[in-house]
Amino acid sequence: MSEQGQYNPASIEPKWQAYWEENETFKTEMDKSKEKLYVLDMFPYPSGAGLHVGHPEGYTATDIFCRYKRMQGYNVLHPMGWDAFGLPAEQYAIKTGTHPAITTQKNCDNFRKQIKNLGLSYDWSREINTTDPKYFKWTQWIFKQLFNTWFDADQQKGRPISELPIPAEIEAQGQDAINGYIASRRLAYYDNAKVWWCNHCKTVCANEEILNDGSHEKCGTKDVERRDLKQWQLRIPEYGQRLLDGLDTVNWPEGIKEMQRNWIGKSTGAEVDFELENGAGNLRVYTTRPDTLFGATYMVVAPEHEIVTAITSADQKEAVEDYIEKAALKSDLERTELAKDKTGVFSGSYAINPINGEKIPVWIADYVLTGYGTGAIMAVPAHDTRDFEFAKEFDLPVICIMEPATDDDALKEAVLAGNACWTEDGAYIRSENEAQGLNINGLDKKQGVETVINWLVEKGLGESTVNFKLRDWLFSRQRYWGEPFPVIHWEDGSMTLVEDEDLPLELPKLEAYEPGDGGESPLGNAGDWLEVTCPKTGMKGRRETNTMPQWAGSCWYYLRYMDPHNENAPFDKEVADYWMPVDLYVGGAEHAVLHLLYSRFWHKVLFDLGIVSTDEPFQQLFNQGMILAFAYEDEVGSKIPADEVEERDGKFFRIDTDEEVNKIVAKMSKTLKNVVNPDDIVNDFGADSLRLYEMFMGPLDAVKPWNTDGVHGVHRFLQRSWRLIIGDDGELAPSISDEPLTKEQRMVLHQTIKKVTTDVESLDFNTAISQMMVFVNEFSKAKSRNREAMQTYVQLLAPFAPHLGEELWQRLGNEDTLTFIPWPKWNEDYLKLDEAEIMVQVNGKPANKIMMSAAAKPDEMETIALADDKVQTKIDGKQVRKVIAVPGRLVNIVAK
RNA sequence: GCUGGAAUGGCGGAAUUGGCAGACGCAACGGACUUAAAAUCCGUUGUCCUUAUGGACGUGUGGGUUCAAGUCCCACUUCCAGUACCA
Repeated sequence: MSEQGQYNPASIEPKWQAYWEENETFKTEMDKSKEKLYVLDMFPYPSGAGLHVGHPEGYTATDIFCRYKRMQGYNVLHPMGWDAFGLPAEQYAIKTGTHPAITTQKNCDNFRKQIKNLGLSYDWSREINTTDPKYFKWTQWIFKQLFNTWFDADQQKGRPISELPIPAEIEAQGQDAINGYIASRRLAYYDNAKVWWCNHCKTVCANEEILNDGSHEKCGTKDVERRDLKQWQLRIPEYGQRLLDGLDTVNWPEGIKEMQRNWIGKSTGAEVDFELENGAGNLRVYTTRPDTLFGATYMVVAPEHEIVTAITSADQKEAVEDYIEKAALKSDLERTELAKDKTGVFSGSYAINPINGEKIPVWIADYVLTGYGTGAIMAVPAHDTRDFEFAKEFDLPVICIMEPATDDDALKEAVLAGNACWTEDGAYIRSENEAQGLNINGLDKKQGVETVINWLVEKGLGESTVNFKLRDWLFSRQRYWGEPFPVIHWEDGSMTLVEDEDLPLELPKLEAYEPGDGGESPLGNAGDWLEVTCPKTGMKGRRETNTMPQWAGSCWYYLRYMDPHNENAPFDKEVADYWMPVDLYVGGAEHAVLHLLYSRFWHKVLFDLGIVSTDEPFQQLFNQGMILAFAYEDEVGSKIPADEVEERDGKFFRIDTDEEVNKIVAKMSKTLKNVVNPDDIVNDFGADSLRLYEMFMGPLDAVKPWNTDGVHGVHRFLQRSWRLIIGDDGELAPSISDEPLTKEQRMVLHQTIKKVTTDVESLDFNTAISQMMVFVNEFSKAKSRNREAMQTYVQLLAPFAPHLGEELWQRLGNEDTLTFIPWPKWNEDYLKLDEAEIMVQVNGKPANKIMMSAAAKPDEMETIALADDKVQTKIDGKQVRKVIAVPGRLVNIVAK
């Protein structure tokens, strides 16, 4: 076979990549005459390690979808950019003195080059970079909008701070009080916060960045502690209800929605006041079960609760102080690991249960958290597991006030006797106080809650409330490589924002990037930049030294893509109205909660302020599954690096010891030596083969192991596609002709059009590829191949293997790119068979397959089936009871 | 513990939503071409019994509904992901 007749991706791939670039094939402009489609990939953090095979998975999926939609006439927005602020570049700067901007630039260039090698149809003129001052100017601008917005709970809407009504009693206290009040309502605020401090990274971390085992997500060390520091925070819980409601309007995987709902964690209940016996006032608790007030036998406040001093009696003082000290020293690791053993201490005082006037002890225990509800609870051990455990530990009384709705008599008896805990429904007992006009005995849970809340409100003892688990979002970091806050702290204690015309506030050049020990960022050393003097008043001030977290830039990048070069606004409103919302957003599930919740929050604020016109940013979300790799472990379960293992007869052995090891599936990692580099695959097989394999591995959302052998298979398929059309001499194959298709071929062609179309639409790329393989198998054996059918096939293949698609399209005699050639349509009539092979079963077991007219009616089918010899043998001597005939499918004869 | 998802040949996976389980691909085996190898092409390949014809079994386990179940219902097992005293 001659050289020119070969499928040679190494020559055609660069050719077409250059063509697309020169002709700006994928450049997109707003065009109101066309229907828009915005398809977005989660933009990557350009790490020094370069691309791994996980990246192209999602990118290829969206690319196929975009190319398909362009052929259907959509105006497709498909951009790419870099989430380029982040710790690694800064740590590299500390080590080598190289400015993070230089490292970042290098990494972005590398990523861009690698991505371009994959033939992805991005509009590169829209490329953005979160570290570009032209970009973060607007990140800073949005921060200012957050600062200048308050949330109107009645309207459930963010509004300009200038519209905030000041209560009369605040107004009466003067300007300081007014300022304080305003500050307390801004969505962005600067205040003391108990924060996680990582001694290794020398920065604060968000609560979410501390993992269950007490380690810091970013660096993996457990050198983390609580500190009290002035920090920027965002009042995301104000938007809790909106963030919850919005989930019902978007097309997202149910699992992701559920994760967000759990994270937001809405609960409804009541706040109830308990009067303290020692006259120290009221203790307010939050409970979701106000109906169990009759069963409250003690109370608990968190160790950090401000009332602790007031309720501690003289003889308990020492014990209480001792306990609080110990609780404060406990790491979160200990708090969670020791969760099963409840600890606490009696405060020495009592409170009065408002429902029956009974005196109950107040305890201090760390199973009650400061940040949730009111930081204090009424304990109902009979109907709350945690309270029950605590009561057993400290021998507190358990009073059952609900007869469990259960058939388990032993359990019921135990609950009634106070020896077990019941949290489900039932009927109340011992729940009446005639003097106060309250009796819920016999009611069920739902009725009880309602009745008691009404009673509490009527008596002025409490109110119904809603609580969210979602906490304020800690929004500052003690880092250099992040967006600076456009904020100046003045010597008189006031604080102002940098004027819009002075944005962006850029990062100063530094000699050293080491953070200060005292919790200050490297910016604390930037003398000239740091110190400012007000030109009007001469007052001295200091710039904010914290920078924004990495989330900031990724919270709104999808908006900037729409109008990336706008210097007067983050984006033009008209342009945004055209492109918004994002129609399809594809990325890893690791961002299911944080990134997606944070950007939704920002988007809603921008929506409320009239800056964008949709309430939700991402209409459809799709999570690609992680790509894993084979790895090896021995009997004990310890992992063996892949390069120390060899295969013999389908079994695996350690090369040094000859010990047999097991093949397992694991994440790709340097230690396991099982990382697959996409560049190697492109070199060996071409980008089209890499793309095809990534899609052919399995469903897009499934976790699946990489197997380079599989790339061979799809590469062979592309070669077969090539040879379908190109002869050994490099010219069109002689078998290409204008001879009409056989019925069989026509059916396969239209089946393929249909399958590929519907599968791409639903992102089922693996099965679309299977069908194209069926097509190639069918036409490979044909002596004559209809030219038009081949053209159609090339169009179907092109979104998957675009370089090969363009090349074959050209060789079939077309001049322009096939990017905008209308997508083929199938004809349903051609899919119908005249005759179908019908399975005939007797009592559900296969008896024979009979050819009959596909249009045969059930009774005709029955007649044919019963007349068949083989069938007759099976039912011989039996009586036919029933015959089920499904047209085009089967006949089942029930005989006894 | 709770929430969400999954389990099908040696492997990755498919199955018009209840209608021939294993499409398509990998690997393996046999053959053709070749001095040879690679590449390519043709064929076989769920397991078991049988020379063949043919038969039995088979979608994590156990039950159920149905003429018919990978698919629906009940109970369980294992794995993956998220979450963790949220009152």
